[in-house]
Amino acid sequence: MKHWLMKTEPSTFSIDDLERAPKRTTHWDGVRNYQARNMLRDEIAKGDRVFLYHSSCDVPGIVGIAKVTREGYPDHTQFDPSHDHYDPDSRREEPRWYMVDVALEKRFAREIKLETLRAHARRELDGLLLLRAGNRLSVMPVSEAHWNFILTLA
DNA sequence: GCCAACGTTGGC
DNA sequence: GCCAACGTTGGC
Repeated sequence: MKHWLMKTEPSTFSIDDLERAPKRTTHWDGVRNYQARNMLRDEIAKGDRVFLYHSSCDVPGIVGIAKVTREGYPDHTQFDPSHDHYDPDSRREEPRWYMVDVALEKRFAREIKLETLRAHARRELDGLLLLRAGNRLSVMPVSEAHWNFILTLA
């Protein structure tokens, strides 16, 4: 089983929204980056666990854990001209963008702030992609060692 | 294939 | 609102 981290802007879709969703499940649509797409399409497996991360907000950080309930399949919003994430160059026969389904598994009593993660950047969390300068990936792998250490911070 | 211009992300 | 980082686009 692999571990991942996915970012979301809480003003668009937050862990509260996921908690309120039917079966606490959602499709993780809107990823429009090829590197992240490849992970969604090819690498993320059913049963994998995912840290949910709130970005572009007052207190960025990891807010909970979700479980992958469906593996990569085409993101339908790419074909919808009325949607923000519409991609006029993507064809149905050869979809460009993919998504997975995730279900909320655990909500942390307190979020693990980015600030807290950074405090361990040169030690236990050395190499964590989230902490790399200029990191813009919205989906990224988390090593088992990093995952386990982050759990101790929760 | 190079690279400048441009757009987006995301912390601060 | 600023700005650094960096992916994408498009002219050549």
